[in-house]
Amino acid sequence: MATLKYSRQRASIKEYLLNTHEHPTADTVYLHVKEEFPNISLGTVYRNLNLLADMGEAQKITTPVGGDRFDGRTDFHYHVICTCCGNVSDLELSSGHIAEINQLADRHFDGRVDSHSMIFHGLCPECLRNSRKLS
Amino acid sequence: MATLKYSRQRASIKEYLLNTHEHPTADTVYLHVKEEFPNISLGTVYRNLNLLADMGEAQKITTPVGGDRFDGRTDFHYHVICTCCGNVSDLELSSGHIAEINQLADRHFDGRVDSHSMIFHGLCPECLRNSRKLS
DNA sequence: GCTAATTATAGTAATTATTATCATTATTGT
DNA sequence: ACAATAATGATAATAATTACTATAATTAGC
Repeated sequence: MATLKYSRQRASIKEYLLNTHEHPTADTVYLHVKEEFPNISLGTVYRNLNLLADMGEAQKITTPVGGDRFDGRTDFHYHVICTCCGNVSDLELSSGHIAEINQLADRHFDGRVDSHSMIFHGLCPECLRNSRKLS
Repeated sequence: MATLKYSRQRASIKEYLLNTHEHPTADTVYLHVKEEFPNISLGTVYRNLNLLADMGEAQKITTPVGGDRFDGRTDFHYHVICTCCGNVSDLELSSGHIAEINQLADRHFDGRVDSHSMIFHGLCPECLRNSRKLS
């Protein structure tokens, strides 16, 4: 159930996300959408950003410092987080060897790449076993 | 200045980190070290975990859900986060092409790998320019 | 185009993770 | 042993996010 119902606030949030490359935090989105909807609440922004991410219409980027970032681009691409100012930038990268990945990334990026961290998402052995029992 | 001074609490925290593969949160470390030091405070655990990470004697792993995880292993390796239970596991991986990385990761992991996210760390173009001005 | 059903919102309170403060305690160089 | 200084424990404060709830907006059926 729980059929999705249109809301201007959500439309505005999505439009803002699609028209920026800033990888804004929820609070930044809030401040911008507030210009069109002065009474919008931060909770509404969070709810809709997470909703868009769950529907695959946005990406949520977990960062080591400050709040989570959101990205309207849904195609797979990498991000660079600045260890100096915390800004998140896009980085295009199609292939390469893991051992060379930092150098490779560095060559494809206007700034400087020192290191990277990669997290895989999936099921741990125990949950994989449990999921097999259920089906 | 600020010369580092030995503390039994920090030694115990480090020892615990080196002897587990659980990638514990600060709170989990706290609960374990509390058995040896019943009066230890959570702030002390956070302070020392961050100190160890800053000194390169531990790794801090930012996760999308729940608190940050800590790892006593300092050699470069990947992590898998379970989308089901949130557990963080080690994953060994030496090389491979980006496009094949999920399949490759899946073949090297007992559970199941569905996707991954990689974040590069470095300096954005503006901060890189600024750092050049300073030197 | 109304009306009823239901989802979304704004405003606020609550929660979670983490850091800051500070008086007291522990460590260390002399 | 003592003085200097770093670390601790306890607590308060902060930041990011989620939960709650009465009201408002949207939509499907008539």
